[in-house]
Amino acid sequence: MGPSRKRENKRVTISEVAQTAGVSTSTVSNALNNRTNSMAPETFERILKVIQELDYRPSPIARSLATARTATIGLVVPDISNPYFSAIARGIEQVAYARDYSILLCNTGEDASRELEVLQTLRERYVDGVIVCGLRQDDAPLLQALTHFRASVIVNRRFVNGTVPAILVDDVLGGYLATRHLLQLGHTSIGFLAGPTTSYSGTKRLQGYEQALIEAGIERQEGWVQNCIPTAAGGEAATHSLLTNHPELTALFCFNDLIAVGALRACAAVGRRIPKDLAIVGYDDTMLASLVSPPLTSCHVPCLEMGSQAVSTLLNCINDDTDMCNETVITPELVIRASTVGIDTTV
Amino acid sequence: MGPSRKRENKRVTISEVAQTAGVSTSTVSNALNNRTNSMAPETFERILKVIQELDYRPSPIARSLATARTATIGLVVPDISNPYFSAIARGIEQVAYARDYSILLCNTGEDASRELEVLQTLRERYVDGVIVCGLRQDDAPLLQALTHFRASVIVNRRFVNGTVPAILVDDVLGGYLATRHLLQLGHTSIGFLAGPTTSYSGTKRLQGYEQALIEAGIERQEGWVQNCIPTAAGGEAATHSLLTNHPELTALFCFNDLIAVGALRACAAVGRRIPKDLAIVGYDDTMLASLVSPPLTSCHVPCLEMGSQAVSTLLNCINDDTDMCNETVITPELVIRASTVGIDTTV
DNA sequence: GCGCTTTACTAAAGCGCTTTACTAAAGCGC
DNA sequence: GCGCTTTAGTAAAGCGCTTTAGTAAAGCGC
Repeated sequence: MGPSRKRENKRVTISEVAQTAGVSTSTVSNALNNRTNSMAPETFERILKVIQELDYRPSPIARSLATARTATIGLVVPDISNPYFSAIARGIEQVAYARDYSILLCNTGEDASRELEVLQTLRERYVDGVIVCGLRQDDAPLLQALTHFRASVIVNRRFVNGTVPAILVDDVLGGYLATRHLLQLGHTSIGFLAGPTTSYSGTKRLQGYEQALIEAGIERQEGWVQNCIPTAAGGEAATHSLLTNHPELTALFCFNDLIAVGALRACAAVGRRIPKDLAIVGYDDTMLASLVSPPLTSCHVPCLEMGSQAVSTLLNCINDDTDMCNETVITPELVIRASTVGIDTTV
Repeated sequence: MGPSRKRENKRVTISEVAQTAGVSTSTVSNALNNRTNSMAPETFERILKVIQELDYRPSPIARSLATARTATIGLVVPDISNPYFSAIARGIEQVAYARDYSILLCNTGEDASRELEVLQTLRERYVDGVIVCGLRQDDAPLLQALTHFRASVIVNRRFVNGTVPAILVDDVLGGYLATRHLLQLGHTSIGFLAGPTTSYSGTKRLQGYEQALIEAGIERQEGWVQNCIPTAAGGEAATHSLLTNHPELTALFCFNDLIAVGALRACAAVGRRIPKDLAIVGYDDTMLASLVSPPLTSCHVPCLEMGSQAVSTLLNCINDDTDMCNETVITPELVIRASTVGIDTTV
């Protein structure tokens, strides 16, 4: 209340509670943890009352030291300011909070080596488990790093031997749906801005893209596929170079919405009309997709649900200690908007 | 390595290190914490070697229990999936990580009562400090809740008595700049979509808006200002109602970019051209502003820097224990884009 | 070579919980 | 009323660090 916040944070301890209630600390501990099976109801009540009166709050640190649990999970993302990951993070936070777990946020800044670094940090912090999204690092070191955790879940990637539970989007399907949509609209020359070379989902989407082309009997040109960094700026630059080298392209499938937005801007710069001169499909269907103009046709991925699912899976692993290395595969759905079927717009 | 992750997480402890190195645990502790002032260099070396050999990692939990420090800071945001907050979060994570602090993420979901709840949780978790952004709760309970922390920093709000260090944007100036820009373009009927009623920054921006109008000798109509929830959907709905009730408006200043994007959509729906029929100014200059079409004129707020600044201030408070309740005021800058001065676009 | 400080350590208490092993008293069948 | 189980507790040993108080030996001036 006063102007200076004093250092008088004398916390109430369990022994004070025990003393006031006239019992031993172990009894208080039992009451706290609802181990009331062999405890007189009146004792229980009395302890609760004392706890309330003294405003006692058990120290999670002391508890962690004794139990080797922290009720904390680590969340590793490449970039929390990317709408895709922040949406997932939100889903994760929601259910973690509801289940009394806190989340420790780590941003790798799209730097693969940082992934191992932050995992190391999380390990040292004794988190109960980790959820890692959008991994860029190679399989072997990652697997090695993940073995140090009681539990871990990966989002948007799958290890070859499947030892780590994963939440996956069926990206082959997503790539296929996007490409087929463009094919059905009559496009025969379709480019793919494939995102980071190290992205697992990128390679899967490429497979879907190829599959659709093959199915349509179209021979894919080598240069139609181009990697780029997954930002609007990256997409814009890549679009310029792709369209310059392959003027025959009439449609573009993009690794994510940010890249697609970059493509939109690139078209605006050179006066290409969307979708008449170039149809564009994004991926993830983030907030962005419906907000830009023209709105982007995009492959919808339920980020929030993926986040919740990841936490559920993780907590199951942590608590049941079952080694069920399951995989949850989420089916994406194409959301069709004006960037492929709209009235032509010059952006 | 094997297919099943066993429970053999026998951690190396400080006593094992001490024993192997032939010293006491206190000496190892001193070595660990670089208290080498009175320690033989060869002892130090020997301990380091043993640490390396045994791959010893001190337990932060045990350390926390002994020192009453957790090297963790709490971050409270209304909505991590809002680009504005995720950008701030990124700034925070960056410098916190660099200074060996971890961040505990809490999302309140724009729910004022959740703010107190999560602060309670963070308190129980003994974080060393908290950074709270975009608070909606009233002053009194917040101040009360914040006193429980060793240190705290608030972003985008200022308590009347200024007892808590704050990182602020000069929102009066921002509102003024935005409005003056519109006035200079010749607009005389300018609406303001003011965001949540409980937003501190909202009221400040309103002041700037009013100031600019007064300066221009324009009498502000009561109905020109309307509150709305700070999302695209909220902005869209509010724009419809505002324009219906006040068809005289030729320009709109929006509380944030999301609302502005909603306004853009509302205009598209009724065929209003931007900026000819309606000029629109956003706020925050998030990624969104430059990506939508037409690109939004917006008041630029350096989110990353705000985040870094918040952490720096917080860590200063934590470590120096100085009660310097300073305020960092950041000057926003108007970024002019096509939504106010562009070639007319029908979106 | 006697007191003094300095150097380089150690022993042990404590941080605030959980948990294991133990006990005293009550209940119960016969 | 004798053994047995059940009930309702307690005492104390950790968990893995930090830190305080203390000590033995070396260095030093004179």
